[in-house]
Amino acid sequence: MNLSLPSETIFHAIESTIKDYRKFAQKNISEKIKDMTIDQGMVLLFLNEHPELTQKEIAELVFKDNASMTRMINTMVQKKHLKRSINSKDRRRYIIEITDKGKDVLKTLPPIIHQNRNSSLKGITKNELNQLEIILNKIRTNCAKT
Amino acid sequence: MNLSLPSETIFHAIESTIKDYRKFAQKNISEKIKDMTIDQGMVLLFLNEHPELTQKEIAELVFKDNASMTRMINTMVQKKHLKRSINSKDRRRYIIEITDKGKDVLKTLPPIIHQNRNSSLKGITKNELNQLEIILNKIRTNCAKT
DNA sequence: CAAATATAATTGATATATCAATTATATATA
DNA sequence: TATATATAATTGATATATCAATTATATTTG
Repeated sequence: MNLSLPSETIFHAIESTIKDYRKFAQKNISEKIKDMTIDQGMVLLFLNEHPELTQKEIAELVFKDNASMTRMINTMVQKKHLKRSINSKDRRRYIIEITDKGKDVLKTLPPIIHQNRNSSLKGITKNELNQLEIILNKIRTNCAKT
Repeated sequence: MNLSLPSETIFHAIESTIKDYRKFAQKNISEKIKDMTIDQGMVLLFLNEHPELTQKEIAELVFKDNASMTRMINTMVQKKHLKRSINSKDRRRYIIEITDKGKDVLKTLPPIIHQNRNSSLKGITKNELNQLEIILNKIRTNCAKT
């Protein structure tokens, strides 16, 4: 069996890329906002655009499971970025609101993220990005098949 | 600030792809080999080709830190896939050997991994893969710049 | 409508990851 | 050569993730 080493595969390149981007982005966030992780920032961005999202839905968007999301939101409530209240329409869910402190973060965060995205994609054409997305989608589709 | 949601970005697509691949690969491994994670499997593959690797070097190859690698190798030693012994050439390092039980795994594992890679890359041309790698490298380079 | 099934969130147990400090050894340099 | 610096690995404290079981509520269906 002549198998290339994991480090020589495209999967290694993919994983390495996202980890490098996360490190880069986290560093730039931490310089400006204390005690704020990328994942927490993403939760704020999602809730800001879609306040009706359930914890389960947010979890999926940021690649966590339900249990992790419960705990993540607990800490964000403790840190006073979010407020949880009962949803009388469906008492299994919560209404999750962004507090004033959370809104302050939402003033500072977007320009940093914008900058992170721009500088990490510098020199890459629109066409290349399209290509990249198409190929990644093929891989995802293949992995979804049994 | 008009920022697209994280889920609409290429970074989301990249992260989603590698997570889907990992899930897919882990599932196929677990069906054939009990109690074996992808990461442990990769450590075996690397050590098999490069027995002289230090824990630190292996850590980097599988995207962990030193502390995690220490603990990971501890469990692999406990499970009798690896054997650690003193390296008299440099007493800070260890010599890490693959046991017979580890070698058994190395008979079963490669065809599974080969199959995982093949099926997840089905329908993707050599040229597309090259493109993919080039673009990912551009992103990595950008993230490495301050 | 009652029972069965599904869904959202939580919890506890466990595993894994991360950070800073520490230990042991090796290498560089004054 | 003695001291400073660098490196490999470990440890303890803490944070985060994952799995299975549980709780509470909604929805479906016989």
